[in-house]
Amino acid sequence: MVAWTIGKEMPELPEVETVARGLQRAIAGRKILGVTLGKTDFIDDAAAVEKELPGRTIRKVERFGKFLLLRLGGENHADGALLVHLGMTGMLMPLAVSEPQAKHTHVVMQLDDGRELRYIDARRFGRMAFLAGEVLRRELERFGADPLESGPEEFAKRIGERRARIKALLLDQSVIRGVGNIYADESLWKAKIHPAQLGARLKPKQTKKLYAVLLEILKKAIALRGSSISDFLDAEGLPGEYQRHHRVYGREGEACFRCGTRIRRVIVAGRSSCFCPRCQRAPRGWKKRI
DNA sequence: CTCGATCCCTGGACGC
DNA sequence: TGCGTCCAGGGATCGA
Repeated sequence: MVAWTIGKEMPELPEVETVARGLQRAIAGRKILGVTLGKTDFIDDAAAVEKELPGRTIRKVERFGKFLLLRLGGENHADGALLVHLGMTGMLMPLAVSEPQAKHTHVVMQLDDGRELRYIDARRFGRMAFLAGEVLRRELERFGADPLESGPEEFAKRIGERRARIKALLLDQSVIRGVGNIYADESLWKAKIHPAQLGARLKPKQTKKLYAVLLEILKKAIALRGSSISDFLDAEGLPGEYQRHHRVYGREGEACFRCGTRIRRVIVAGRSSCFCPRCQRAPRGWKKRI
């Protein structure tokens, strides 16, 4: 079975990139004939989705941060795009009409080749919106730099002037787009920076190192089709492999790969954060939670 | 500006 | 086995 499914792990940049590439191969060029909606509370404007999609062609599938961006065109339409955020459990996959409809299927787009593009999301933490023109442009403008497309200077500028904790900054999509909990923790471990360290307190060398390892980790994760614990399968039906390379994420209580110290988990910026208390020294005055 | 708290939602893990 | 409870996560929002 061909499936674009995210298992237990939330889709972050590498997982969304994997899905986007698979979808680009599978559905680019297809026309959307019709749309059937189920629950719509995760859709910005369900009526717009229902009205605008039919008749449009999926020109290109891109990743934008953690969003999938389906660029839609049509002879009598101004170009627009369907933004899909997979949230935690979202899946977007092209399936044969004959394929039984999975539970929690909320959007079905009929394609011109007899298949359907289905959005399945148990928790509905995802988001979907049809946007076009100036509205689309402004929406995308809200997000920060893509780590893959920017450079160390831009990263340093966006991080270095901020007094928020580095973990919060990495997760803040208006600062850097695409990074989530896994890759934030992994890159902080590799750069030996405590998640509660303030952005502005990082030395230039640390910021440079952090950007370098973040880029390296994201690229490697993309090459390995992302992280999955259970059943993330991509276009070729292969699971992601990057979870085997996790150094701190999900390893609370286990030995640090560098120094053997037990990996700890604390809450930083409201998010569970795994780190090595020896390799990643806490900033002065930092009070642990959990 | 930055913080924590709260809500959204459901499946899975865990305790009894 | 079957309950109940807790937790996970990204993002929006709100008050401090």
